[in-house]
Amino acid sequence: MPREKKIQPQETKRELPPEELLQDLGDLFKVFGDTTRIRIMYALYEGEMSVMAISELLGMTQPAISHQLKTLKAANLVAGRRQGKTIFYYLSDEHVKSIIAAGYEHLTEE
Amino acid sequence: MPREKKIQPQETKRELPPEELLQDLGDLFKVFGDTTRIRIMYALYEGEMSVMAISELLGMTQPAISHQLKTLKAANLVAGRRQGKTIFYYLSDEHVKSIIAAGYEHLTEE
DNA sequence: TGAACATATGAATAATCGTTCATATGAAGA
DNA sequence: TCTTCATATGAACGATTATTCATATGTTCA
Repeated sequence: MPREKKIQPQETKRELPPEELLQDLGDLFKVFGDTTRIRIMYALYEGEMSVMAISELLGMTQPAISHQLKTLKAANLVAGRRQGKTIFYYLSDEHVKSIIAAGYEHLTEE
Repeated sequence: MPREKKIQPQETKRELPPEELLQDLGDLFKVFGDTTRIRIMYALYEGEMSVMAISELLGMTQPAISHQLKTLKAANLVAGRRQGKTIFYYLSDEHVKSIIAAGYEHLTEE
């Protein structure tokens, strides 16, 4: 009589979330995985700023900032408001802060 | 009498966090910015697993998983426990779940 | 309408990164 | 100690990405 393989805890059947969610999560965190974009988000922590103001604060060229703002906007992390010739960007919701806070806690609490 | 430039809200002096923190945050989120690593972390949600078990669950080669586990371990997100010939990996703390949860909320709540 | 200004876009380049294949390490059992 | 098995490591390749430079878009004001 053939013996059943011993059942180990790690052999429990596992299911992963749907591929689309995994992809979306990866794409979202990829946006946070760049120092320039993190700097931009921190710059907007206390309120809106123009593209020029951001690029001066970060010491980077204006096109570099515009490219990154586009990425941040595509991820719904920032939004822009036009006033005359200039566009003021701001954090589009509180999720930015809570995601960064969650990461910060991992770095400090250990 | 020269007129002061109108003070706009965006002209407030801003300070960014120290460069090292920004770099550490970026590096941490970069680890989350890959579907394979997110899959691995989800696989370990319910408990430890061997490298082989993970690679079979994800349908990927063993070296691919080992490389990613190394990255996850370097970020203190997973840890390994040796038992005989096999090594069981597990989430090293609850931060993994809270970071992913924060990202998940951004994706769903809007 | 035309000049001036703020921002956006596109192409190109350099650097980073994930996977694969081949192989090395290290533990267990005969 | 030799073989086997699980995992780790290293080099190489392909793909993705951040920045730069040049230029386009679009708004304001004369």
